[in-house]
Amino acid sequence: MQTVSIAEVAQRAGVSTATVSRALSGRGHVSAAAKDAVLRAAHDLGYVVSSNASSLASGRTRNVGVVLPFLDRWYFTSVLEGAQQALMRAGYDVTLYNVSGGPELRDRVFEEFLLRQRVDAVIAVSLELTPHEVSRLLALGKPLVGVGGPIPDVRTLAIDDVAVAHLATEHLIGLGHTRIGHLGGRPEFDSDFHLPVQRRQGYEAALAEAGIPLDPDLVANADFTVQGGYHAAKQLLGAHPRSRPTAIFAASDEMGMGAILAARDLGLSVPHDVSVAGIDDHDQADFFGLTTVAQFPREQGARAVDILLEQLEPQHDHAVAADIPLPFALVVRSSTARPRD
Amino acid sequence: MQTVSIAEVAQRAGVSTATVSRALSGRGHVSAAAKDAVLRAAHDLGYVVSSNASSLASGRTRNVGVVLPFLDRWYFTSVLEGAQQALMRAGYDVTLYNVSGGPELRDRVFEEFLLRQRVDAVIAVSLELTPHEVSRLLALGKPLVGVGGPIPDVRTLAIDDVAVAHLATEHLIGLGHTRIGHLGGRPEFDSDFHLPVQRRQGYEAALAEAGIPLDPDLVANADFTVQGGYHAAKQLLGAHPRSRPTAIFAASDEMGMGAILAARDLGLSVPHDVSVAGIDDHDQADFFGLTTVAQFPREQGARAVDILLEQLEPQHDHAVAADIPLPFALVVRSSTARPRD
DNA sequence: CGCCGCTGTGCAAGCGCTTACAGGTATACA
DNA sequence: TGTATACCTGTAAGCGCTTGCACAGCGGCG
Repeated sequence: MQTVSIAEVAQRAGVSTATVSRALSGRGHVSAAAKDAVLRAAHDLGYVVSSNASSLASGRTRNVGVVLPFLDRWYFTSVLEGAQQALMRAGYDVTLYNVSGGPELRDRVFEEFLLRQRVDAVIAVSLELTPHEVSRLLALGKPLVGVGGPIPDVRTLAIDDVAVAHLATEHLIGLGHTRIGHLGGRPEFDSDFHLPVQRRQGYEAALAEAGIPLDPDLVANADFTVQGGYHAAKQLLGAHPRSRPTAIFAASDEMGMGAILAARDLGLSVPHDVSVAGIDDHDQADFFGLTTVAQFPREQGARAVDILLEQLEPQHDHAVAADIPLPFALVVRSSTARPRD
Repeated sequence: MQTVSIAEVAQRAGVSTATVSRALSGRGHVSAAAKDAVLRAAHDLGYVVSSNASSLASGRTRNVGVVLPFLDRWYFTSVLEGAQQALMRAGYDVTLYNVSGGPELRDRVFEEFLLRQRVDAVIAVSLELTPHEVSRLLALGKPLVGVGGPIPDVRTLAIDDVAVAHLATEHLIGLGHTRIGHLGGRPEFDSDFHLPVQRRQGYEAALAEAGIPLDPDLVANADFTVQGGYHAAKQLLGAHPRSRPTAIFAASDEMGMGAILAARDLGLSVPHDVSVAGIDDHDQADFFGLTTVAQFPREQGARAVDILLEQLEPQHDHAVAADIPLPFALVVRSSTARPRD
């Protein structure tokens, strides 16, 4: 495809390249007639602006970088998908920086790739960044928003993990459970270390409010995977029926599914012998009948994009109320019920 | 970050911008002394080349587009991850085009985004492309490689699905099974319609070779998900013990997992009452003890990159033997055993 | 009626790099 | 010693766009 340049469009439309540029980008004044002619000429010739030339001249790339720690976890890909679609709608490309390839690749992302002036903005998903990395990003002088984990000095979108955990635990308490186990995240495991702690805080707070004493034996930590949840849940559920939890609140749906599988393998019935609740509303939660507190990662990605676009395109009328907390919602399915009395 | 230009580096190193460019890019001759000076100056100033200016001047973007149909399926994200890491190592960015956002977004990908001259090459993962889309891609005049599904007129990397299915089925036959069910893909469901058909062909061929007559009642189709596999497997396993399959070959691990769960829910023991084998070696296959034929999507992604780089950087010594078939391997776990006699 | 402000347009100067070309110096070889 | 053959370097012409500036035309307003 021999590329069509703006000059050819200009010639065909009988105007200057400046007018073509203005007509196509929508900035500056162009008469309706000229605009029509330009649009027609561009369409006829199959003209598509060269993003490099445009970026070089304008300083805008119409591209945003998304940095994430994993590509094989539901939450991350969901955020990515939400962000990607929103960006695409706005005419932006997304460049993916997956940081799971080991430390030397991670360094290159921050020291080299992000600095090539290829992006207008950066979305960082659930990354625990070093101060140096944060300073690198801020030094870019580009809009930056975090999703799913607090980044110091950076505007971040995250659900209220304490409240979410509180809600899930409260649901179990409301059903009449008093021996409620918790499958938490191992702090050292996840890339965002606040999340496991906060979810545990919500759990503990709900118990405290209900006057239920905290029993450390009912808490086990895992790595947020089905497998990890399975093994940890077996520990909890293997105890003597008298001390065994009648309900388990898992800090993620994947661990909740693990708990359901563990209960089955032990011959325990869910929810009659043990109720299970999770957090996320994972794709497969419905299949497992897992009661959960839904968060909406696709929407979180889209929201992050709104915030960025607001900064990148001020005229754009984004009705982004800055500080509306992110939504979450209890979704009750068949994995929770009153305890057997 | 007020951006450092090549001129500043040139000045600090006491050479011309041309020499800086040559020293940094490695094309053309530069004395060791000059190169050192340039490298030091660039490092001191924190200089990173502006990819836009570089691309505009050279026509090379150091960026490749990856187009995929889903972001929430293990196979796709694995290919993506493999490709991304390989590209990054070679200094390339990856721009993500996820085509799941509906037809109008899909059109824009092919009519607009990919034409902006932002990519040097395109990797298309398991996409069934319309002839028009293919022609659009070819018209780019850029290297193009497909992964995971045959694209007419395009070099494609895909395992031999017939052979893979044959191998899995043969394994079950070898254990002594004769009533072997198949969980196939619904042709209209998956984006690449050859795959379900080919896997079924491999299954049928293996049966035929063993002299086992094909029983249409032992075949059910689903959508490649755990859930779909679960429901389809229940149909197969709900039959009278005399006619029920003693083994199930699922065309994907996710459906295989569904089959295992279905068996359990029916009170059937895996592998004693029913063996299950899948294809993929999904992350969770090990947890489920699922016997499977592994394919290696990360490696497939990396291989696709090798092929592209070979074309983009001819001097690069890629030892890519063009037509080595993609590897696959039987991984036997605890979900398969001899049938109960 | 004169002035102002707004719209619409073109000119041309870059944006920050790469690279053809030309020239200059060293080495090899006759 | 002369000449061919490297190697090294700088000059400068773009790459294809955007946008500040200048200017022309036009209606509104005091």
